[in-house]
Amino acid sequence: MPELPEVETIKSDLEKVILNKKITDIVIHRASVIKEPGLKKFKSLLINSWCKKIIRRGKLLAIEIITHQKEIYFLAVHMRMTGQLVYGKEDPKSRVSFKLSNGFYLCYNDQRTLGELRLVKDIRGLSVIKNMGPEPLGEDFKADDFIRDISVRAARIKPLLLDQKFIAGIGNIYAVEALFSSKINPAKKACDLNAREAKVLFKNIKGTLRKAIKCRGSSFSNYRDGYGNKGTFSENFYVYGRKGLPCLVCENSIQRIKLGGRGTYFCSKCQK
DNA sequence: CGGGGCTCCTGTGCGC
DNA sequence: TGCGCACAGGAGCCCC
Repeated sequence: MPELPEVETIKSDLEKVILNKKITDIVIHRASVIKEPGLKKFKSLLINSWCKKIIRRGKLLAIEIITHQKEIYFLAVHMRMTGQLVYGKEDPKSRVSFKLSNGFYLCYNDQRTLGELRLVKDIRGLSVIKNMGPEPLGEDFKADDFIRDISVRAARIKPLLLDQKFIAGIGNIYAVEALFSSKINPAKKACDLNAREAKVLFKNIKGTLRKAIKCRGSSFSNYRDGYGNKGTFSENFYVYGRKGLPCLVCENSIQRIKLGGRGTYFCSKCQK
C-alpha cells in the first residue's frame, strides 16, 4: 500500500491530532503484526506514554514516544500492502487500537496483515533503516549521484527503482508513473540509460512524488489517509492499472507485463 | 550482482 | 452457483 507520498500524508495528518497526547490503553486484535518486543512489554511500555514526534523514512513511519519513566522509544510502523493508520473512532476491523487521552483512537488497520509494528529504542538500528537508500525528496539526493549509481547497475530500471536499498520510498505505482513521464521502457537495463535519460528520470521521480503528496496519495484500492479519507492522485494515473486502455498521449494500448514478479504497466510506443 | 520463484496473509474478480 | 486461479501501493529468503 502506502508508498512515500501516502506515508508522508499520514504523517502530516497525524501530526495535527496525536502529538502531545497520551496513550491510555491498547487493544490487540492480531498479535502477529507486533514483531518486537513481546506483547506484554509492548503494552506496558506504551500505555501511559506520550506521542512526541512523527518521523518518516522511505515507506516507514515512526512515532517517537516518551514513556512515563521518561525513556524515549520509537513505534516503527511498516504498512506494507494494506496497512492504515487512522485517527478517529475505534474501528472494529483494526488489528491494534491505541486509545488516546482525549477518548479518540489511533487504529492500525491491515486487511492482509503483512504490515509490522516494532517498538524500539534505537530507530537507526532497524535493518530496514540501516539498509535504506537515499530519500528521493531529500536535499542530499543529487542528480549526479543518481546518474552515476544507475550507470553501474545491470538490473532492469523498474525493479531497481523498487529496491529500497537503491532508493527509498518508491513502490509499484510511482515507479511505473515516473518511467512513463520519462519515456523510458521499464525493462531497459539501468546501465543502458544515457545521462540525459537518467537526469529526466531523476526529475520525474521527484515531480511525481511531489504531485502525489499534493493529491494526498493514491487510493485506487484501500489506501486511506490519517483521517480515513481517500487520496486523489489515482485520478491522474497515466499507466498504472490501465492495461488495454488507450495511452493518454498516443492512444496506443497500454501493456501489462511482469518484472520481478510485479505487474508493470507501460506504453510500448512512448517508452523506449 | 541479477532474476525467478515462493512465502507471509486476506479479499476480490474473472473464466469456465 | 461453485471452484480455482490470478492478482493486489511490499519485501525477505533461497536457489541458480
